[in-house]
Amino acid sequence: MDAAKQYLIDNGIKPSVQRIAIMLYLLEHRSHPTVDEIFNDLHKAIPTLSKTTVYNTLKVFAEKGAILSLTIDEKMVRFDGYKQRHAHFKCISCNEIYDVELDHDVEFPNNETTKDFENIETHVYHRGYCAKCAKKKETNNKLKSE
Amino acid sequence: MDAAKQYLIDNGIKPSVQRIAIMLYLLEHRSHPTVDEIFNDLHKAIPTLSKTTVYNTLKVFAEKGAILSLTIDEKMVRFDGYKQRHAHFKCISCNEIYDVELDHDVEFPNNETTKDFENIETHVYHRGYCAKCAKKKETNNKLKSE
DNA sequence: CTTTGTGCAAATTCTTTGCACCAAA
DNA sequence: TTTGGTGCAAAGAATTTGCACAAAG
Repeated sequence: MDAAKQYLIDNGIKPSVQRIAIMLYLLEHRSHPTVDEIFNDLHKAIPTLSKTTVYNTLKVFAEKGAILSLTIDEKMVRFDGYKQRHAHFKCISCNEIYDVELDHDVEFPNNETTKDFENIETHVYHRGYCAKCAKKKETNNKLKSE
Repeated sequence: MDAAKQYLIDNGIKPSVQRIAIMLYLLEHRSHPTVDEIFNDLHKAIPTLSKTTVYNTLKVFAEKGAILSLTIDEKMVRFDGYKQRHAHFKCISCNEIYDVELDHDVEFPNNETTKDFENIETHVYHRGYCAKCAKKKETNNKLKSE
């Protein structure tokens, strides 16, 4: 809790009960939660919490660079409090999102058209089938062909 | 037009007037158009075209691997008919999306957790300011500090 | 015929907005 | 007391769904 509060201050974000709770949630849940998931979970502990506040807060966090906002899912934005370099993998069957290694940074190209661009963030998204769903798919295919 | 038709056939997609038009549009417009942009433009030539068909069609194309569906924009999906390896850059000021070079493929990691994953597609998204907006920002900052 | 694609309208869902109230410095 | 955060309800916008009709083989 204090770690979350300090982290907010370090990132130039004024702490509040709601903000600390949301930041703590993100630090403790590496599941790339959606607004809805965060809201539903925290609503139990803080019944007065509103979804608007969750939206506002996550927007502030992302703008201040305290968290990452992921667009790997087509429907809804997901959030990641883990800032180390890594890529993301989304299973197109179960929709689970996994952190995966990213050996070295993907460099932003420097050429005639991009030389005056100011790159701020780079994301690497993989999509496919996770181990569980890949196996399930195999089994289904086998059954079908019999 | 025939190229688009053949391309659909090659990708296992039954051609129709609408599908050929949409595929041709994507092959000719490297602007990463949204459903709305595609619909609005094609609607002029094919007045009976419906937005639902555009949605259906793009979904089929992406599933068959004929096009890429991009989630670089938080609000709406964008589509790319250009299949060569490349990354994308989105200007967070003017929202323009640019193709940018990607020197070498980003390899999907092979480790204990991912070894049975089946990776299908990998996307690299950069976000920041394009040359035009970066310059505009500079100028604004200068004016402010005076 | 029978399967597959198209298109309209309605419904869904994620997100934003406007505004009033509350809390902290 | 003034600035900024919170929360409710309503609005907005992208996408999906249900269903009837049309087209193609």
